[in-house]
Amino acid sequence: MQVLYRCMDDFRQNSAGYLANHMARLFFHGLQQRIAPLGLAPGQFMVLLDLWEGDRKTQAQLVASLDVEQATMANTLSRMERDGLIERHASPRDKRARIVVLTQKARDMRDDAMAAAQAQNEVALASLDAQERALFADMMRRVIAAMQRG
Amino acid sequence: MQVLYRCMDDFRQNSAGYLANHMARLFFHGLQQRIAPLGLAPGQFMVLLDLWEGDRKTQAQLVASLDVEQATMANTLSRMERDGLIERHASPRDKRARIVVLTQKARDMRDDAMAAAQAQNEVALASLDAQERALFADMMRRVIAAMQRG
DNA sequence: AGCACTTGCATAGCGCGCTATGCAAGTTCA
DNA sequence: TGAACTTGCATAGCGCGCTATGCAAGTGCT
Repeated sequence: MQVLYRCMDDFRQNSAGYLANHMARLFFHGLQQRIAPLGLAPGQFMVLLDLWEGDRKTQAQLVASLDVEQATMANTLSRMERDGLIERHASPRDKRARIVVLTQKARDMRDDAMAAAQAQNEVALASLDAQERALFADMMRRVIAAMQRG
Repeated sequence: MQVLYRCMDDFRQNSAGYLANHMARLFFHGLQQRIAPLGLAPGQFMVLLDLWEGDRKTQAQLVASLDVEQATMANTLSRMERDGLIERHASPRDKRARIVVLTQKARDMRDDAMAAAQAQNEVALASLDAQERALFADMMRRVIAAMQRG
C-alpha cells in the first residue's frame, strides 16, 4: 500500500523513520546531559546495563546481547577502559578472547546512572499514561522485530 | 512515578530510550542500504526532503526546520556539495550567508529516494495496521514534543 | 602434522550527531 | 562614527554507529 503525501513536510510529520530518528536524537541528548556529570557517555551506559547484570563476559557475548557490530563494541570498550570503567583480562581458555570486568568505579555508578535514565524516560513519556506507555513500548518492539527480520 | 525493574534486561525491554535508540539504528541502517545505490546517505536525504520542497535557502533556514545543530548542517552540506548534490552561492543581500541550491542530479533523485524511504517504512511498520500506524506516529510526535519542552 | 576454515578482536576510514571556538559581516546605539 | 553586540558560517575534536580489512589463535579434516 503506497501512501501519497501532499508535500515533503507531510512526509516528515508522518514518516516513522524520520520521527524515530528525531526521537532517538532527543533521547540520546537528554541522557547525555544527565549522565555527563558521572563521567559517562550514552554508549557506555548501554554496555554497563549489560555488565551490571553480570560481568566477566567476552566482547563477542556483549555484541550478541546489544545488537551492535563488533567493531562498534571494540571501540566503546576501549573508551570505557580508558575512562576506568572496565578492565580487559586475558582469558585462560582462549588466548584470543579478553574477559571484560567492571571496576569498582563502574559498579558504584549504577544507582545514579539508572536514576538518570529513568528521569529522562519520565520526561519523554510525560504526556502518555501507563496504558499508552505499555502500548508504545510494545509497538516499538514490534517495529524493531519487523526490521530485524526484513 | 518510579517504575522498578527486576533486572537490567527488564529495563532494556521496557525503556523507551533504549527501544528508541535501537529502532532508530535499524531505520538508519535500512534506509542507508536502500539509498546507497543512489549515492546518497541518510543525513543527506533528510536535507533533500527539505530542499525538494523549495531550495535557495540559507544554512540557518535549514537548521531551523531540521532541528539539528548548525555545525552538523555545515558538515552535511559540505558532503553534499562534494557529492554534487548542491551548490552554495553567495547571497547578494548578506555577504555572510550562502544560498543552497539543488543540482539537477539531486532533483532527479527525488522519486527514487522517496520510494526507497517508503519501502523502508513499509518494512518497519509491516506488523501494524493503519490505525496503529497513525497512533504510533502520534505517540512519537508527543514524545518528541515533550522532550523539546523538558 | 599440515592445510583450510572459523572465530575473537583491533584498526582504518567514514557518516552524522554534538560542544566549543573563532572570524567576518551585519546591526544597534550612544 | 565607532564600539558593542548579534548573526551566519566554518572548523576542531569527540562519541558512536557502520563497512572493510587483517591478524593471531582455535578447530577440523585428511
